[in-house]
Amino acid sequence: MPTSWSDSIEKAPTGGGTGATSQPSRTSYVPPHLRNRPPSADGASVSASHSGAAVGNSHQGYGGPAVSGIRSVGPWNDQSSGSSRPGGGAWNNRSNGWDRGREREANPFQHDLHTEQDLGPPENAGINFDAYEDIPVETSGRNVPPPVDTFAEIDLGEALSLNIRRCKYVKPTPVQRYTIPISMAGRDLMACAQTGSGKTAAFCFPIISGIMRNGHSGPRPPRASRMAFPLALILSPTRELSIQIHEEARKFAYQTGVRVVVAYGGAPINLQLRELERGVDILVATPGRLVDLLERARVSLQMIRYLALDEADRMLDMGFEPQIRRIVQQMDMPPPGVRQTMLFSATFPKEIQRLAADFLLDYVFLAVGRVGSSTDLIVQRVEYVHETDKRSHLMDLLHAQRANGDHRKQALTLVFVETKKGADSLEHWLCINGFPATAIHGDRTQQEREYALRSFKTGKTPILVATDVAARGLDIPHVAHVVNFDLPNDIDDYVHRIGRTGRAGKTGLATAFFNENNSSLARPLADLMQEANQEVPAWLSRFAAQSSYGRNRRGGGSGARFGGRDYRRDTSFNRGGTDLHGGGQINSGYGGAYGSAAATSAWD
DNA sequence: AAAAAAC
Repeated sequence: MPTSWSDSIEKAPTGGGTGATSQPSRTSYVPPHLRNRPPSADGASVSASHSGAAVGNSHQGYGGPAVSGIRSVGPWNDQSSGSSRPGGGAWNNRSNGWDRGREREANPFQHDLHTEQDLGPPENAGINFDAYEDIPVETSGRNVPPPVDTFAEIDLGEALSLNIRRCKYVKPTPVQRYTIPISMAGRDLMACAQTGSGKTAAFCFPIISGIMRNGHSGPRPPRASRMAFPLALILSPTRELSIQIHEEARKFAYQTGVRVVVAYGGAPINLQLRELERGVDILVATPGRLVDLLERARVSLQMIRYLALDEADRMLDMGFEPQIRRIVQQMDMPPPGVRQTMLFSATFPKEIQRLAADFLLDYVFLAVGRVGSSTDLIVQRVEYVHETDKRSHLMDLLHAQRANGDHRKQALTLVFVETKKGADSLEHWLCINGFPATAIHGDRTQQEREYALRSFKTGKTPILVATDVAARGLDIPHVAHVVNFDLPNDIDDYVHRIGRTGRAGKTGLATAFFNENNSSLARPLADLMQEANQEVPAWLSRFAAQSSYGRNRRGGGSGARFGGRDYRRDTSFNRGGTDLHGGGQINSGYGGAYGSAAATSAWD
């Protein structure tokens, strides 16, 4: 049955749609909540939703567009036009009505089927849920909505639910179990969860569902201008990550009438402008290009009801923070409380949490243990390698790997280096030594970057040399081996890098080349490995002891836990006096595999 | 000190 999705997907639109009389062509932008109604019902729908959709909404005195329901659970059961079926009768007519854009909507699932064939049976598409069973989870904040155990418990809407099935998501991951109800309740959220844990879906489902339900609850944007008015904004720190989020979101939004557009630098802006002109509900973007679009007055943020920052700790670090503040606080975006804001990252230093609190109102803090570490899905090795021996040592690893692999094919190997120059020269050296390698870094053209990633994913060049541009968030299936040719200076970056393997419950190998240049990393690395039940070489422990000035020791031992800690719970950071965490609850099956400094780097 | 992000 998996193989038949593409068929069923292609046939689905016409499935029940006898009355799918095509709308007059060249209509202007149609808001999502009007797209899926049968033509006859349009009038009623319009008046229904403009009457406030009976959502006990307070307009909160905000001068911009009236936004209803954001802080309320109300609308879910309040569809005036729908039947009272608990499963969300209001959506039953979805496939009948507005079809103009949908006819052209490329099937986003098609692409996957092709690439999966290249890589063998899609047996891996399923997530190994056993690996998720005992993941510890902690929430804090006022009045935290309880988690769900199944997708069916939440009325996401038929079209979205169908897409979830097409994605073969049978059961929500921990981050999804908690995030979806929190987000559907309209609450702001700060979440610590590793990529690969189903984060993207966790914030996309509520956004898509919410847009389908409420559409524009405010006044329609001025039609004459060529300005786009997205309802949701998803920001990420690299272009490739934005591309990936866009691809994923498109699958979830397929045939929901919700339009997802991506904008990032290094690519022709005209194509992106054209896409924006065709209408945008969810805009996925990198900060630089978004600022450009805002300055050109081609995008307005005044209709934004959902804001999501992926890799939020990176987005708020020194390099990015001013740009993010500008976008979120100094343009026309509605303030916290009017928009809903969700921040995600695998690591959340306290300092970053304090910055991030400016963007949030009465938020829920969520920490999900790292998938994989408890089940040793990633085997971590550290080898002492002098700077001058690194290349030949890498070659030995690659040779051994090829000898052990199936059909003498090279397993996908991701090699991280420190500098862009280093990436270029290592790529070249590998190639002239008979290893099919490519490289990705910020000095390459966007075309080269995307080509390299694609060539790696498909196995055409099974070795990818990368800078930290590829360290975060990228979901590359089948990466068997991550080599830290040059170790990073920050243990968080190490955590992000090795997270490119061992994904979705599969096993992976991470090898690091360590020498004197990395002595500052010795202590946190040794701690991390120990807490992940990895074998720590004696020489590394000695390095750790020598270089331990207590400086890299984070969390002071007990406070760190598995996925971060709400800084509001720490009195030294909560001088303000307001009780931000009154109803805080610990909800944890904490098993002990996640000790203090582990990944924690950051949460204090 | 390097990397990323607009033209």
